[in-house]
Amino acid sequence: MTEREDVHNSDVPVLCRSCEARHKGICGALSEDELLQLSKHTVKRTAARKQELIHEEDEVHSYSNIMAGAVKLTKLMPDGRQQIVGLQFAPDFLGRPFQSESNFGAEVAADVKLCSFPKDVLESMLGANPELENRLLRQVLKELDEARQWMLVLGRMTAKEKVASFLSLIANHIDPEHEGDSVTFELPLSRAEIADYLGLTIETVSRQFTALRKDGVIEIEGNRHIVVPDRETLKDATGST
Amino acid sequence: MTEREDVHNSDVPVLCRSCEARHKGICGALSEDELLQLSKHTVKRTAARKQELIHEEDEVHSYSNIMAGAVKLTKLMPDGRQQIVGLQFAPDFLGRPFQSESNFGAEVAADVKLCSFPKDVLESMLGANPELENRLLRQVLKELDEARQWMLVLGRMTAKEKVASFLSLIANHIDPEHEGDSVTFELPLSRAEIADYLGLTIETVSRQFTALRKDGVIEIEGNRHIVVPDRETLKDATGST
DNA sequence: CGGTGGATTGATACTGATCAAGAGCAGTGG
DNA sequence: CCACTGCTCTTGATCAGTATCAATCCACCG
Repeated sequence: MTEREDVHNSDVPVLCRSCEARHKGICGALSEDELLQLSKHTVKRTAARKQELIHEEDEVHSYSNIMAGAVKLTKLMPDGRQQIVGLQFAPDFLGRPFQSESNFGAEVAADVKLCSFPKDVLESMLGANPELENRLLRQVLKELDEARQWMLVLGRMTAKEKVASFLSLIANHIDPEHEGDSVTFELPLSRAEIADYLGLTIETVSRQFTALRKDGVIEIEGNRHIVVPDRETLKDATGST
Repeated sequence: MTEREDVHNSDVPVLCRSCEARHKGICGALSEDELLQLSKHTVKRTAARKQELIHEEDEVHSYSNIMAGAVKLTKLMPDGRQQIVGLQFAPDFLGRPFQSESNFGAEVAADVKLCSFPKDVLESMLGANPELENRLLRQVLKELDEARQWMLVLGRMTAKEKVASFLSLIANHIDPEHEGDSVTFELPLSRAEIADYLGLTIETVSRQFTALRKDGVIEIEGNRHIVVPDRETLKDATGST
């Protein structure tokens, strides 16, 4: 159940064969039989920017794998203040096991492809397949690490350091290798969303973008296109290690 | 492996019999055999306030169960800024599975009793006992929920709301039942630690304590002793739901 | 009795929020 | 084809909340 060769295996459901996330995501832990069983209840779908996937405090009856795109997890205060508490990309797992009511909302940030299936189907597999649970555990641990890193950002960094941290996060996500070189990317979030992620206002985010540009840390083309000539310089601007 | 009766069972290791955390913590998933095996490598110890349990970025070779007391998880910036990224109580599990180097430091906040065992012993049990992994997964999910809730506190709340949130957190921990009534407790953290938890300075924390006292939300006796006459009022002061 | 560590309180400074105006750009319809 | 509209982003001026700096208090201890 740990290693297998199924690249040419016709037992793999059609639905799954083209899935780039299959080996990296939690599905990598599933046997052909399990994949087949899961795929019977699976719906592939796309969702566009701004579409709400989960409403905070609503009951959720399905989980999803993110196959492409980006999803933001949000928390809302009664008076409208909002905080983004997580950003997920392919091949992340979306959902909160062992709890029907969601603690946060989920909204599409950059157009996504999702692979959704009912909660109970996955949960019964969870009991039967320890490796699946292991993969889930590892993903949740990763998210916990990220959340705690972000607590440092939110609690102790200046506005400029926060924005640099955000850019650094995206840069590392785009290209996890060679941390030193230059990178270019499209921001998956609007200024307003970045502000909600960093606990700032739109105006402050905008000002810090221009400040970083004037410092030569980044170049900005259009609104979303960012060039980081030297990632080491960017990292220095975060004030963190 | 899901239900068992071992209250009077003499096969339960002596070390574990007196442990109040045994059924609630991850050990609740272990059979007598496993408990025995684990207990052979286990060291019970106490540690006093301010003692460092894990140094950030150091290698860790053991896990612990917290049997009593409180532990704070901290992150440090190169220039000395600090953020507390988690607070753990009995019967929490302390440690980061599947990773030898710690992402954060751990320091005793209120004198603790710990039950420590080598990483590899637990990890081999993890592979063999799915229920153990399940318990761990649930604990990590709980911590992730808490971390995200705290991201909202850090990112979007005012100083007064932050302090009220902290007091609310402690109050709920002391007495998870009847959320409406009054509670009295000793703070497990100093003002400086509370400041590090809330992303504030000592002075601001102190001012907000007096502000909440003047508002009649809390009463303060000595430095650490807090009385909350009405938890609903305190909750209102957090600005959150 | 002086010393030490933690907490409070006050005066002032500064970072980021708020309020306000305008620029850039895409889409729409006359 | 171009004015109009709506949206996002930027920039400027001012305000407010929290940090910083400094003094004092308090409890405890040697």
